[in-house]
Amino acid sequence: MASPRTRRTSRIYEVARSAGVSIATVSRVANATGPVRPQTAARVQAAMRRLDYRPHAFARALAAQRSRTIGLLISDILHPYFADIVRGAQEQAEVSEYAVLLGDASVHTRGTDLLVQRLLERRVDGLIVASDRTTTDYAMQLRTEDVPVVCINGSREQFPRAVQIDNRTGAALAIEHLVGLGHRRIAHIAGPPGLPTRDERLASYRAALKHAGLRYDAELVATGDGRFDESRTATRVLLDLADAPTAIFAYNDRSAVGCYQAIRAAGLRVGTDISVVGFDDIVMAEWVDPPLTTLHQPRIEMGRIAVDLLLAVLNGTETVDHVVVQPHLVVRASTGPAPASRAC
Amino acid sequence: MASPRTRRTSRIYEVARSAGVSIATVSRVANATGPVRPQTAARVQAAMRRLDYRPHAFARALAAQRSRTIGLLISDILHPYFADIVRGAQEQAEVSEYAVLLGDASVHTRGTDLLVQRLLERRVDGLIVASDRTTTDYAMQLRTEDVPVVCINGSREQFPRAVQIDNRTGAALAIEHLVGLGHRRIAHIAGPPGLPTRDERLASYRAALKHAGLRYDAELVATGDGRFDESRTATRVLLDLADAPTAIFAYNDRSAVGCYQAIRAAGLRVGTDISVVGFDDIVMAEWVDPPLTTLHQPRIEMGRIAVDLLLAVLNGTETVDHVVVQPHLVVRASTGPAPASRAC
DNA sequence: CTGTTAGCGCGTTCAG
DNA sequence: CTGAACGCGCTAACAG
Repeated sequence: MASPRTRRTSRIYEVARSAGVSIATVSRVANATGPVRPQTAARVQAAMRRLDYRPHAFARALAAQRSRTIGLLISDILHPYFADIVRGAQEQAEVSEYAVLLGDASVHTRGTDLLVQRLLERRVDGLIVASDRTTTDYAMQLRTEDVPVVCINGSREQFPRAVQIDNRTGAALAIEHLVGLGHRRIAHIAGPPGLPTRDERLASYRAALKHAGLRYDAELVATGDGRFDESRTATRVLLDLADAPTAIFAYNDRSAVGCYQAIRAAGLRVGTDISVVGFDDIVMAEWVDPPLTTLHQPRIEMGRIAVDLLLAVLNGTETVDHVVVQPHLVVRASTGPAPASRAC
Repeated sequence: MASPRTRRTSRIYEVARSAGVSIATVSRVANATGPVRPQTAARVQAAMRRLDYRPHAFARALAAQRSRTIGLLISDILHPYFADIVRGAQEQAEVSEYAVLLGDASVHTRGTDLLVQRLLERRVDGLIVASDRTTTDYAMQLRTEDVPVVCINGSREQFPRAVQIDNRTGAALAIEHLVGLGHRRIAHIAGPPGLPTRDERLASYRAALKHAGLRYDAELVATGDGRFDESRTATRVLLDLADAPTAIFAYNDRSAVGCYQAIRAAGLRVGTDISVVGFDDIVMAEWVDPPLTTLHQPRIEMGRIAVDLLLAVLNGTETVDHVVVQPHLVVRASTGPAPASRAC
């Protein structure tokens, strides 16, 4: 059935024959393992070049018991948040000549276990879990496997090795910024329940309020789903409050933009009547109207760090298991001075 | 050096032993190849389940001489255009239990040849080339390899197997739309030289003008680079023309947004003073201000089709080698009636 | 420093 | 219908 294409690439023993050495020697120069006399090495390298030799990754993996491949679990490549992480991971993996195998939860509708299976079948040497949704599911399943795992923005109880954004600092920066603009009634659109990140950002919001000397008001917290629609609905509720907020700190950029819609629908102007701060700084933040003030999360960098951590484990040179990355505030036009208190 | 993690997954001969059969039989039921007595098959399957057996993809690939992996060359995962293609390809590959190995040209700064090497080392069974930039480079190199290739929006002279958007129809829809709104001076921001897509869209623009009974004016064509900056500069030139255009048909959405900036800088309003039509319909189109009228390109679908084509080749069931996909016009707020001719 | 050899885990003839 | 045996291409001892 399958067309047995004629193999054009040369194999190790052809190189060996051509260079007049044994395959072991070829292997040694190809992998820089073991001692080889310079002259011999030169002959071998010439032969490799001449025959356009490319070691067969699978055969190599089979013999060496490691694939030089890492699996990267994300929930949606279409979301720029994850695309950035993928980019960073690939860049760093490339440096060490590792390949990255993507596992996109949105593709595998049959469940996350299937997804992980696929990756493990492919014998990935390690795994990076950057999924926001189903972290818990993965954790349960991966605990029984023997692959090292690094998670990005997950909870450390589930995966000891992690790279995380400092949500506490992020929230503090947002609240300080708003308070500095004179805002006192600052609401929070929380993320979808069940996500570690939601809990952290909510808690950090409360802590930052307290630090700023503001009272926490449960009424000012509404729950969205980290996307547009629910966030819009949640915002509407906030706007209908007797003592409505003058500013909103949103779980992420998407929910922030959801706020925009509700604010407009209420006949108010974003950045003037109501200030909005997002979290993540995805590209959209720059293009929406008005451009969104938000906390920049260095996702590409985080992807790179995750790979570094993982490779360190694989190489037995692990020194740290946990890196916290700092966000910084990008001020755009969605925040402005608090309006003189509106009559209610 | 490398920590020799203890392997927990069971192997084929363990399953065989557990089921009281030979590994050949296990292989036969695992791959549904060759005849096996139902009872025996049942015993084997039970054993596979019991031992949580997952065939080793590499060993399998080595023995079977095919990896059940396809390579996907893109130029930038951060660009939503490519992210969509990746999504579509992964979805369709998943159906046939193929894995997709991503090759991102933006990651491999050391040149596209290195990129292709990586994929070929991994012994991909076939390749999909969706890169806009370096398609030609790839073509040169891949011609010498024995891997079947399907390209997305490349030129058919380079790769006989292809899935392509119908640029001709796209341009026609755009021009008809603008003409219907009363526009007569319609400019074109062309893509970066050297890309097949640029040439096609430019030619299609001319053809559509002709069809609409409008004269082609070389002055109305400016070249951008498919991104913001150059497009902005190019637009400025158009606006400075004695007989400036009232509408612009841009190479893609990014250059369309570049137009926005130049138009604003000139004190004009997009959609009122000057209409703009893009191409692609990436997410940004929906969020910019004003929302962009553009030609929707079903990229996810195109990714799927490319995989279909490729798998057909691999299975020896190829029936067509070339699929043309239709774009459709999404009218938003960046286009409007032509203004009464401005005094110059 | 170099060659020989034994697997890595599985697909696939070929006998039975 | 089933099993024994070989080989896919390479790495890693172990001898020399």
